[in-house]
Order: sequence, then structure tokens, then C-alpha cells
Amino acid sequence: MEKITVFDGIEQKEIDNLIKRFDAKKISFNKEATIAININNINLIGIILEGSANVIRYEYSGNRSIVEKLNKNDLFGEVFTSDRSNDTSVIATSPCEVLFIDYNKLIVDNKFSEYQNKLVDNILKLLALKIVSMNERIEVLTKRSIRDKLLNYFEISLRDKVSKTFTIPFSFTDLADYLSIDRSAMTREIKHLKDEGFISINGKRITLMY
Amino acid sequence: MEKITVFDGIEQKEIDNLIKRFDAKKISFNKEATIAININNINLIGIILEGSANVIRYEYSGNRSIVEKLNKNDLFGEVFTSDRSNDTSVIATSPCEVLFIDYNKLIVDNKFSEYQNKLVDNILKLLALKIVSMNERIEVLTKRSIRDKLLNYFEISLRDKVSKTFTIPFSFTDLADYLSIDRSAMTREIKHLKDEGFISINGKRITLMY
DNA sequence: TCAAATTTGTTGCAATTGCAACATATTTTT
DNA sequence: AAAAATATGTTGCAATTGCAACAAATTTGA
Repeated sequence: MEKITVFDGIEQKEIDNLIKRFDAKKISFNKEATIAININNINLIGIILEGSANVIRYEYSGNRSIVEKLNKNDLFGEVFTSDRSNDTSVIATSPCEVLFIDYNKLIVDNKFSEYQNKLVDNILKLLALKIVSMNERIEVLTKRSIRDKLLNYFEISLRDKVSKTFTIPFSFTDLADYLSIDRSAMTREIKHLKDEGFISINGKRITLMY
Repeated sequence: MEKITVFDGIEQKEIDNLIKRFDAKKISFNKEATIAININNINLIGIILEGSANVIRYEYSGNRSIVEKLNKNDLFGEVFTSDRSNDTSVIATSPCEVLFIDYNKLIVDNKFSEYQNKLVDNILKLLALKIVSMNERIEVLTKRSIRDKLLNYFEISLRDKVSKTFTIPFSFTDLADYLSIDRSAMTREIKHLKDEGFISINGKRITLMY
């Protein structure tokens, strides 16, 4: 599935009209800022127009999980959550620009213009892409050992790439929270993988050797 | 988010037109039948009109994972997978009726009628619901212990319910594959939860005691 | 630029989990 | 209704993982 953005195939003038029509809001966030969810309007969906963010959750046990890594054009929002317990938040990992749209307006509002159809189609596509990346996340999490989680994560990171090398997009501490495993145990296993010649590491650059 | 079906708000006569127009196919499957994915047309999305199915994957280690449990109105399909390795399949767990639609036609085709818009809106909603249930799945899988996985799974099963009792929708063997844990270890932990008074069990009916 | 904070690497030890191998119970098939 | 196949319950033991507690390296920010 090709890359796409919310406003693909829609002219700037029309974009402004659509934003007005759907009563959408563009908001900027600094790095580390909380792009709050679980708030006022339960039907907002957010779209990352620029920057990146993490969806994180703290367990009662004190463990942090990185539920999702959001990049440009990724969708997120309360609409997608059945959990009302307020323990999940979205934190900007770089300066962000986020577009919030009322999900109900998107659906209920009768479409009048070709551009409204186009917008809905684009969002349909972005939702499908979100599902793809959630499937990848589930694929990794269902792996039964730290080793398999790591190798599967590496393999996914290399999908659709020719090269056997890639760069981990977060710190090792964050990677452990993303894989939902203990950091020190992860470090230990990475060392084993290196010693056994499965991978080679240079900082955050990892090369699969098989 | 309320329940919805693909054809909500569309009259039968129009449904038949839409099916023809989008070149969609309705196919029936017996229990245990393979509702093949990873096949011919890479852009099909499937919609369970009747019945239920499991998306399963076998690891090279021999472990089976139930990736997803599909019920009436759930979507699935190759479009949502980046994994091209053919180790994932969809198996009917009861007699099924499945509608296959070409995802590209849905998007590329210019909308002419109110009904086409309605169809796309419905699918938009179903996609959002799919994301909700995938988020729940991820929530469970990120839990760090068997105990927490179980309790979280129970808690999610009771969300939006008044009662504290529910029925596990599959065998304990399947539940273990769904939680991605060892069956015997799961049985052991369930016994502990029972002994410590957290839950009570009657066959597949589980009651949370707190 | 120096100090403070955070991240990374490492290890012994304890707790949890997986594995194997059963017996028993239940379900399905003939 | 008997036999076969599957599912469930149980346990000892081994392997993996988590935890705690550091030192060293790196990054942040005052």
C-alpha cells in the first residue's frame, strides 16, 4: 500500500474549506508535550501532520509500555480506545503539528464535494495503514521469547527494504518498553545475538547477518 | 461507539446494486474451513457477515498464535498485512458467510450515489471498531505476567457490562494461544487466582470477585 | 563547560514461566 | 455405544526472564 497523507489530491484552497467545514483544529506541540487524549471531546481523531509521538501507558505495576509509535500521517484518538481509565497518554517525541477532526462529522455529514469524498477516502486508507502497523505490533508481542521478539522486530523493520541494516528509532530503554520486556534482560539477549553472529551493532544501527 | 453493519442504512435493492457495482463476492464456508488469505487478489478485504473465525499463525517454533478472533461484522484481509510469508490463515470457527470487496474499488471509484457514500462510511466505522479491538489485544499482550494478562483479559471482557460474570468464547487451549502463553502455566495461574479468591470459575463462566 | 540527569552495560540471584510427561475428562467420529 | 481424538488438570524440573544494584558512558541543561 502506497504512502498517503490526509490531504492527498486536495488543493490548498479546498483544504482550508474542508478544515472550516469539518470544524477541524490544527495545534502545535513542543517536544515532550502531552497531546492529551481522554479529554473533552470523545470523538476527536488526531492526525500527526508533522513530527512524531508515542502512545504510552503506565501499568499499576509501575511498568511503562510504549503502546504505539506515531509518525507523520499516523492517526490516533479516543475513538479507538475502549479503555476509559485515563492511564494512556500521547507524548510528543519531537515538535508536532496535529490535526484534530470530529470523527462523527466525517461520517454523518453528507458529502457534497468531490473533495470531501477524497478526504474520507484518504482517511480510510490511513486507517488501513494503521491496522497494518498494529498487526506488526501484535506479531512481535505474540512472540514467546525475548530473542524471538527482537528478531521479529528487526525483521519487520527491514520489510520492504533491500538493505539488511536499519536504525532503531528510539532508545534501547524505549525499545524494551515497546517490546514489553525488561531492559537488562533485553541487553543481555542482544549481546547473545551479537556473540552468536546473528546481528552486528553499531550504536543504534543494526545489521542482520543471516 | 455503537454497533454497525456494512449495509446499515442501505435498502436491500441498493445493496444488490452496490455488490454488483463493486464486484463484491459473497462466499459461504463450513466450520473449520480455511477462508484463505495471502492469495490471488492482494487487495480484497473480507467482512464476516455471519459466523465467526480465527486468524491464526504458526511460529517456526511450532507454537500457534491466535492473532485475532473475528465475529460478525469484523473485517480482515491481506490489505492489512505487511507480512507476505504465508504463515497466517483465517479459519472458520462456525459456519460463515463472508463478503469480499476490492479495497481499491472502494476508494478509487468515484462515488455517485448516497448509498455508495453510506457504504464507505460504514466501512470507515468498522475499521475504527477493528482498531478498538486491536488496541485491546495489544493492551493484553503488553502485560508482563500471565496473571496480569489473564486479569486484563477478564477486565476487557467485562467492559461496558454491568455484570461481573462472563463466558470465555473459546477453549482454554485457545485462550492460551490467544494470550501467547503456555497452556499448563496458564492453568496453574488460573488455579492460583481461584485459590486467592480473585475469581470464581464454573466451566467457561468466570466471575471477577473484586 | 560543568554538574546533574539519564541511558547503557553488567551480573548474581530469585521468581516466573515453559516444557515434558502424564492421568483424567470431555467431545467427536464411526 | 465404543473408540478415537481432543481438551483439561497436574507436577517436577530446567530455562528464561525480571529485579536490584551497581559502574560507566552519554546527554541535557543551567
